[in-house]
Amino acid sequence: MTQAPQDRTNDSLIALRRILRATEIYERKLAHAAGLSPPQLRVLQIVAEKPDIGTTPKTLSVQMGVTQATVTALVDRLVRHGMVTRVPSQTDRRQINVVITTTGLAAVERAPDALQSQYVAAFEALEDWEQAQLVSSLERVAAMLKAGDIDASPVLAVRDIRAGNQWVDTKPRGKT
Amino acid sequence: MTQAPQDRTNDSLIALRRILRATEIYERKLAHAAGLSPPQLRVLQIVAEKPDIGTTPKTLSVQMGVTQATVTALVDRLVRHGMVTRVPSQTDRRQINVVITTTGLAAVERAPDALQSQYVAAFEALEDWEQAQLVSSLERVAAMLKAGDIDASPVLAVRDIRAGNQWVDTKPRGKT
DNA sequence: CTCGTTTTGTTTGACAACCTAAGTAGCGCT
DNA sequence: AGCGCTACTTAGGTTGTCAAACAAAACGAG
Repeated sequence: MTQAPQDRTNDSLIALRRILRATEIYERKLAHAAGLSPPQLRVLQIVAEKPDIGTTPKTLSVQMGVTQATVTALVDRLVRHGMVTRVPSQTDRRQINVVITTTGLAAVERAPDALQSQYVAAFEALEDWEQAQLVSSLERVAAMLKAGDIDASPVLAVRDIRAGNQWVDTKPRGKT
Repeated sequence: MTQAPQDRTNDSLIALRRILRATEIYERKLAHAAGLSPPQLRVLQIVAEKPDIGTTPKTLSVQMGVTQATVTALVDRLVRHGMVTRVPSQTDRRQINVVITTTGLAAVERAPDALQSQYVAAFEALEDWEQAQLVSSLERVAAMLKAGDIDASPVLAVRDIRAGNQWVDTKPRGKT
């Protein structure tokens, strides 16, 4: 009703803001419940994506958007907690593979992704066409934010790992 | 189709993740460009919403989801940077109003909201019905995340302040 | 094969963010 | 006045983060 176009922009921004804050706050709660900090949990989630081969600190730093020094510190703490181990690479002896332990995997499963726990159930309860529309809208928003080159898969891996699904192979990552 | 319902859930999660990471990383870049840290910029944005009366640390801590002690430290640094000042309240002498300075206002305007700078232009270029659909979808997602009680307005204020609009009065906040 | 360059990861030093716990001061009610 | 509650600050400690300097290995050119 007589809604100016600017109001609509505001509405969308408000909704988006709510989504961001909600997940952010929820992430903190979840990590805390798992006895970890949010960044640590995020490392763990990424590392959990490849339980066998592990992930290099370089990859972690790129995916998380922090420097390698920061990753070193984070991994140090996770090692101290027994969540991951450092395994030297055989092919390139400069590289280190951060590999998750069974303890770490258990922690990740205990603290599922912030989005999933709240969101998945509600989403799957929707009608088929509603789901399709939501996906389309979200992808459009992502595109508007120029988020295309961001690798967003890792955090979803928990579910697939548990299901024994090897989608990682069929859906290669954006960067080489 | 041949798209299993679970795939659609994954798709929506991936898109959502992208949105989250994109804004998060972008926020860091923006704050850095303004010579501030992301939390400091956030404080500044909230305080900028009420340039006259200011905002109490209590309100800031609730809206940001951190303790008051943290807010004290943040405000300390902003005061040191000349971005805000502490003005004791006349009505309740326990309270402090954190009021933005002209310097602070300039900084906020120079570093617009992470979402706005990337997103607003693209959004406003959309067709009318597309905008409506996006708003509806986003609000639905927010609802699914139980983000309803989160006060998401402050960060939008920059634009409205500049426009001389007093929407704050007509659109009271969620909490009393 | 050897030398310079690049890549990868760690260390160090310095801040900022954040929390908990323990103050201090003012409000409000009985 | 006195008691409890609220608003804010202070103190002390852990974590996250970066830049800069470092060490080790890969890699290419000669």
